[in-house]
Amino acid sequence: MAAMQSSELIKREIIRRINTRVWRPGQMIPGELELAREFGCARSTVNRAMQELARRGLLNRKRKAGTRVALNPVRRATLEVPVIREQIENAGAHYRHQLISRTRTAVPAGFRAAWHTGSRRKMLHMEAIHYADDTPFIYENRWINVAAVPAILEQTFNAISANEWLVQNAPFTHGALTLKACGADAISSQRLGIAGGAAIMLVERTTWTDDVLITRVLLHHRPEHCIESVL
Amino acid sequence: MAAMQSSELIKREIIRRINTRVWRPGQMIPGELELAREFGCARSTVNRAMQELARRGLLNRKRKAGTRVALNPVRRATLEVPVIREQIENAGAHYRHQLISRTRTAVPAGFRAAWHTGSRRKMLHMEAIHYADDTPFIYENRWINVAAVPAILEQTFNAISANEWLVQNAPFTHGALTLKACGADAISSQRLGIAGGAAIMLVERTTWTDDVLITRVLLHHRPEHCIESVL
DNA sequence: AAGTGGTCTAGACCACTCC
DNA sequence: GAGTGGTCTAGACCACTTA
Repeated sequence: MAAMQSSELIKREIIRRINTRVWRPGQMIPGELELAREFGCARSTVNRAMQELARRGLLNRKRKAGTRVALNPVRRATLEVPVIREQIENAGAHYRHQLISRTRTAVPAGFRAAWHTGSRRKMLHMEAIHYADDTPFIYENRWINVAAVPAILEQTFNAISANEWLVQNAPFTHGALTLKACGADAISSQRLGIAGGAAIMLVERTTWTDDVLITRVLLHHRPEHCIESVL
Repeated sequence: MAAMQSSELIKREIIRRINTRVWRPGQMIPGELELAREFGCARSTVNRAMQELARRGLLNRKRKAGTRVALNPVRRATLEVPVIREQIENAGAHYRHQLISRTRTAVPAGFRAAWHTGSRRKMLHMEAIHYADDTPFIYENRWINVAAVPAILEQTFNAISANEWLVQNAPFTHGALTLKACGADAISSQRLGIAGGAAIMLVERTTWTDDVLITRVLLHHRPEHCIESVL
C-alpha cells in the first residue's frame, strides 16, 4: 500500500475496503499500530480517522477487543433545526409571526411528570402563528420555565418571536425532539386554517440546561410540510 | 482559572462561558494558544475541544479570523435510522415481516424525474409488511435498481427483509430522507389495518452510490408512531 | 505579511476488557 | 496480565484569510 498523507485519505480507504468487502461486516480489522505502519503515518492519525468512522456508525471499537466493521451500520440522518424565521425565509417566503396568547399558568397535568421543576405556577404559556407569505405555516404552542429564563417576562414578542429570542438568549445543553403525524384537532385546524382531522406533522421540542427545563414547544405544521434530511 | 485536565472539561467550560454570556453571540473568543495557556494544556487539546463545538454549530471558526460564538446556532438533531428489525426488537416486540408482492416493473412516472437511470424495465418493485408482535407496524413500498444490485434477483426475502439485505449488501455513499404526515390512502390503510384517512408518518428514503440509484422506499408507519431524536 | 486554525508526528500514560 | 483504544503533550509545518 502506498503511503498516504492524511486521515481523510485513510478514512476513504477504510470505507473502500468495507464497501468492497475486503473487510466484511462483523469482521475484526487491523489495529491502529498496524494500520499506521501500513499507511506510513502516526498512530494518532489512524486513530482520528477510525474515531470519525466509529462516530458515523461504520465501525465498532472496544478497548482490547479491537475494531470491527459494524454489522448493521446504524445510519444517522442529520436534521438541521433552524430558527423558524430562517426556515421560512430560506424557502423564499416572507416571514411574519403573530402572538395569540400569553399567560402565566400551571403546568398541564400531562406534562408535569416530564417536567423536572417542582413549582406549578411558574410557567409562561404562549401561542403564536408563524406565517409564510400570509399563509399560516406553523401553529406554535409553547411553555417556558420562567424560573430558568426570568428575562422572558419583559418580552412582548412583537419584534422577535419567542422561538428566536430563546435561541439567542437561552442556550441549552441538551434537548429532545419528537416527530409525530397526527390529525389536526379543533384548535390547530382553526389556527392553521385547514380542515379538521387533516394529517399534520407535529414536532415537539424540549430543551434543558443542566437538567433545568427551559422550554417545551409543540409545532403544528401545515399538512403539506415535509422535513428533509441527508443520510 | 484552575488547570483543567481534558478536552471534555474544556468543552464544558467554553459552553458555560457562552451560556453565562461571558462570551456573547457573535463575539470573538481567545485563540487556541491563549486558551491552552489559561487551561494549562497543549494547544491540540484546546483544538480538539473547539473543533467539536464548531461541528455542533456553537462556534464558527476561520483561519486567521479566529473563533466566534455562533449567532443563531443551527442545532442539528441526529436521527438514528436503524434496520427495521432492530427498531422493532429494541422496542421489545417480536419482529416478523411478510412479502406481499415482488415484480419487475417500469418506474412509475412520478419517480422517473428523480431517477438517474434511463432504463425503464430494470426496476424491482416490492411491497412488504413489518410486524411488531403480529401488529402491522410498517407498510413498505420499495423500488430497487436491479442494475445496481443484480444479486437482488436471487433473494426471496423470506429469511431476511429487503431492508436488511440491502443494508448489508448494498452500501451507499449518500442518501436522502423525507418525513411527511399524510392521511392513509386505501392501500396503506388496508395493509396497516387502520381507518382510511388516519394520520400516518410517511418516511421516504432514497440511496445512491456515486450517483447510481440503489433503492427508493416509502415506509408507511402506524398512526401512533413517534420518531425521537436528541438535539 | 502575519496571525489564526488544521493537521500531523513521536512519544507517553492511562483505561478498559478480554483471556 | 496483556493488548487494545482513548487521550494528552510538545513541537512542527502548512493553509487559509484577513489586514
